[in-house]
Amino acid sequence: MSDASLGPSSFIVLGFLAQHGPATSYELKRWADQSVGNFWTFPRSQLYAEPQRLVGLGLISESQEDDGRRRRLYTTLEAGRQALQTWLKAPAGTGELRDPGLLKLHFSAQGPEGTAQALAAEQLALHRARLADYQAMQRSHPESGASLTLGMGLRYEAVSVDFWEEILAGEQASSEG
Amino acid sequence: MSDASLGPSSFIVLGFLAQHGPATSYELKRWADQSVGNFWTFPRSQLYAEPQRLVGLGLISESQEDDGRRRRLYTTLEAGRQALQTWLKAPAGTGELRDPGLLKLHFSAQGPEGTAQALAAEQLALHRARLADYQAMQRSHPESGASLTLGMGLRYEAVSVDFWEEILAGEQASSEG
DNA sequence: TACGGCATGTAATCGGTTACATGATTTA
DNA sequence: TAAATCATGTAACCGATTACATGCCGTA
Repeated sequence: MSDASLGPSSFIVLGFLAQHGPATSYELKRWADQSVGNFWTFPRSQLYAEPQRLVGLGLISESQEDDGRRRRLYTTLEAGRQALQTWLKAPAGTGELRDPGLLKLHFSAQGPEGTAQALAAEQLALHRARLADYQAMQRSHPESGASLTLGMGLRYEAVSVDFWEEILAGEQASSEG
Repeated sequence: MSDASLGPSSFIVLGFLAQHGPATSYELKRWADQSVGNFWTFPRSQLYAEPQRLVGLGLISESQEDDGRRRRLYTTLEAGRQALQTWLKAPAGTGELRDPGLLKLHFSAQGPEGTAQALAAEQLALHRARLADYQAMQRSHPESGASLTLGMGLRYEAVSVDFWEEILAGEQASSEG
């Protein structure tokens, strides 16, 4: 079927349910924050809405506690596992940086002199901090299980630091800025 | 005023109008595709809707042709230039990679053996192609005017190629470069 | 004057975000 | 048992995407 009504957040839910077993929205959010959250964020409410949709599509099942918090526990169904497999096999296509900092940089010539440099200073601090975080993560669990995507995060932050340093220094090509 | 109802697409419009002068939605889209489009995409219709909002906010003005295509020409107002300046001065915050390829990679362990490698092969081709594009752009206009953001694009694609090569080879330990 | 491509717009829908609102556990 | 924190959910709104629809213009 390869249902077209499934988006990235659908597969985040399906993926975690397949990986960790039945879970509540709260647990899904916790897992997301600690893993994919480093390169793909969304508000908490998304993980309350999205599972509902998947239940409606028959991909996962829901069971609500009768007592206590009456929270909903979601479980993958066979159709859900199927959908995940299909998605994993399909080409991913390309992403985009979508970085507000780059957007500002592009228009920085519209501002007063030094606009790009001020921006660069801010961005440098942010990227250096994240780089340090990632390096710490890499050190803390250097084993096989470490998230595969960490390698990309490290590279990305490293070149970001390099890039913004260059902007800060004000040396691009030749003359005017 | 620093109106909170302005988003990135608002400033794309304001930025281009400030940079190039009065323009139609069509021209805005052309400029966007050739510059910021490399790291920030959106559908064409956005550049018909967004200027309307800005007119409503009193940041730009609109004038429609009486004959011919009766197209709308947008012009920045002083308030619009103000808003752009305020935005340029403000911190940009952080972006995120938001790459579907990384998302799939994260869940690739849920698929059959070789899932990550197949993904890596696809991503490698895409990133190599883009890298070549950017290198060509850099060569074609090496002068001052070349987009500042191109430098980031080049770095990003280069490390992406490096990263996916590593995944393809199946070696996770990313120490050393 | 017919045709193909360029250009221009609107409408419906929806995923995602913000804001609102409350209940359950734990601990002091 | 009161306070603090953890946890859970809903509703309204809005930016963004998809799909629909049409009109002008150059040119053959």
